[in-house]
This record gives sequence, C-alpha cells and structure tokens, in this order.
Amino acid sequence: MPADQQHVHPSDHAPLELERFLPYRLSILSNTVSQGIADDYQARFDLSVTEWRVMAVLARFEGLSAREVAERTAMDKVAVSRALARLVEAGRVNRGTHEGDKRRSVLALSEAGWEVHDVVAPMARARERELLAKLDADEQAWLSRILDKLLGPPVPPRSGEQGTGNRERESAASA
Amino acid sequence: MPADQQHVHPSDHAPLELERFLPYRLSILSNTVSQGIADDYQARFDLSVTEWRVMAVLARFEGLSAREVAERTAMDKVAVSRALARLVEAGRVNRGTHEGDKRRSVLALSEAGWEVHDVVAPMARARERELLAKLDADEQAWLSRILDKLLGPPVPPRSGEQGTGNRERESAASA
DNA sequence: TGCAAATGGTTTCACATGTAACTATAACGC
DNA sequence: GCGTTATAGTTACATGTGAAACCATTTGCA
Repeated sequence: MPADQQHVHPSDHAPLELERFLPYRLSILSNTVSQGIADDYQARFDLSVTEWRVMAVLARFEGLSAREVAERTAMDKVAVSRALARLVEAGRVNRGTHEGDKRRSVLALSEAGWEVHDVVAPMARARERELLAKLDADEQAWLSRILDKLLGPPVPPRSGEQGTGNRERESAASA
Repeated sequence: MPADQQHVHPSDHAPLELERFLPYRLSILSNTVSQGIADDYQARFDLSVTEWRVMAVLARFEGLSAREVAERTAMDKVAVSRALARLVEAGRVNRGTHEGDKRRSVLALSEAGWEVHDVVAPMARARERELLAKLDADEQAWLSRILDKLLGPPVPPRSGEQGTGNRERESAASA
C-alpha cells in the first residue's frame, strides 16, 4: 500500500463505507420498520411508540408496576412514567396503588385499552409478517438465531479497557 | 358484543410478545449497538451520531452538497444542515459554494476533520468487529445476506395489493 | 424506635429531532 | 424579460427524550 500523506484522498484514510457498516444498516432497518408500524396507529389512535410498548406488556402481564414495565420494555423509567400519564389520562390504562407498598403502582389495561390493543396488535403482527415475507424459511430461522446471539450477553467484558464514558446499562432489557 | 364478561385474561386477546417481536428486537439491538459506538466518541470529541455520519460520507465523497449528504446518510436535510453547521463551526468541515449554482454548498473534511475521522473510523470498525465476533462465519454471512434482502426493495410491489401502510381495518374490537 | 439509605415515581431542565415556514437562487414557460 | 415554480438550505416552533433533581415511602440497621 502506497502510504503517502496526501490526505486529500480518501484512500489514505480508510473511510468507513456507511452502507456496509453493520450498525448503520441496523439503524436504517430498525427505523424504517418501526416507523412503518407506528404510521399505522399513531395518527389513528394518537398513540406513541412508547405508549404502545407499555400497552403491549400490560396486555401480557397485568398488575405490573411502572418499574417492571420499564424493565420489560427496555425503556427508561421517565419515558414509562410519561407514557403512563398519557395512557391513564386517555382512559386506556387503570392505575392503582399497591397494597403494602404505596410507592408502587398497579397497572392494567382498561376496557378501552383492550379495544385499542386488539386492533393494534394484529396490525403490528401483520407488519412483521410482511417484513418476514421478504425472507425464505431458512433466512427467517437464521435471523432469529442471530438476533438471539447478538442480543444475548450485553458485552463480553474485557479488562484493561479505558472507558471514559462507560455508563451503566439498563438492567434486564432482553433476558 | 362485549357483554361484561371478565376477560381480564390476556389469553382472550392474543397479546404481543414484545421480546419475540422482530421490530422490537431490531430496535433494541440497533439502539444498543449505536449507543455503544457513540459512547466511544461523543464525550471525547463532542461529536453526535448525525455529525459522525456526515463526516463518514464526506470522507468517502468529497465535494458533495448538503442534499447529497442527506441522501447518502438517509437523514433528513434539516438534520444534515444542523450537523453541518456544527461541523463547520468546529472547523471540521470546509464549506464552499458551488460555482454555477450558488444555492449548493460544496463540502469536504478539513484537516482537523480528517484527524477526527482517522481516530473515530477505526473505533467504529472495532466495535463492529466486536459485535460480529458474537457470530460464527456462517451466521455472519447469513446476516449480511438477510440485511441486504430486508433493506433492499422498500416494499415489494405486488399487483392488487396496496403497499403503503394504508391498511384499513374495521374498528370493531376483535374477539 | 429513629434515622440514613434505597426505591418507586414524577418533575425539571437542557437538548435533540421532525415538520412546516421561510430565504435565496435557479429553471421553466411565455 | 418577467412571473411562476422548483430546488438548496436555514430558521422557527412544537414535541420528544434523557439526566439529574426531586418527593414520598419503605427498608436497613444500630
């Protein structure tokens, strides 16, 4: 490799090929897909993505506290708090207080909440099927397996790393 | 007819299993990965993700206009405009005016910009390798292929199908 | 008990981001 | 040429979002 320093030329600098860069591609894909689904229900139900996620977990697990919702949605507790405020306001979630611990809330979908859920959930699943339809059976299986692995252990810990901004990560996002 | 049965049970409603829902998993993965990389350089260089993306494309293609940068980064033009404002301000990008079309800007990394690039690009690549290290060779190949397919045609246009999201559905709650 | 620390949840502040409005230049039609 | 429309880019506004500060309650423990 001729390594001259006439750095007006990219070739000297090994620039990143964004469109082949895995994190970038994941980002594009994720945004495209999520936005596509959100478009289905946002305008129609005045429902944000975070609100929908909260509803989805409450559909499966009734009586969770806000913190537990945050864990299961991998969202931070502030986001959950705000989503819940809107959902309760809209009458889609009932919020009670835990007996024996007045700090905790006890959350569940309301009648109206279930109605929204029962429309949105099939829409979301349909979108997922649409996406998966681009893949054959083999690819679908591999994708699932690959995501399991990638999402699995957060970070293989290495010692001797100098992490200036090493913040702690949310606990128990994907278990 | 929703007689007031006590369908408090999720089983009646086919709730979404978020943690197996493809769009959700993609979102988590993408956010985790991107944030991980961003943590590497944000604090250190006071550089946002959008700014880095702009720099990355300018590293490969000198003399682009802002609009072209927007196209190549899949970001909207406002985001690019703001990123460029900061980058120019920070002396990392030189902005000229296109001769023959005074509306267009002509963009390129500056000396300082290249220096940043030459530190960040390897960091980003290292992170990508780290991520890929969780997969064996087969999986890596499949992943690449799968992403190509998923990212490829926005919507496979099928005759008789209305592709873009405007899927209608009767508002009656399903049972 | 009593008091410090921890925990659930909300509020505040600063900032990022998207949409729409806006400016300036260029292209088009006549 | 002159007016209309399109395009490049920026600005303004409204909204979303995370970090940290903040209350209320509970837990730990001496």
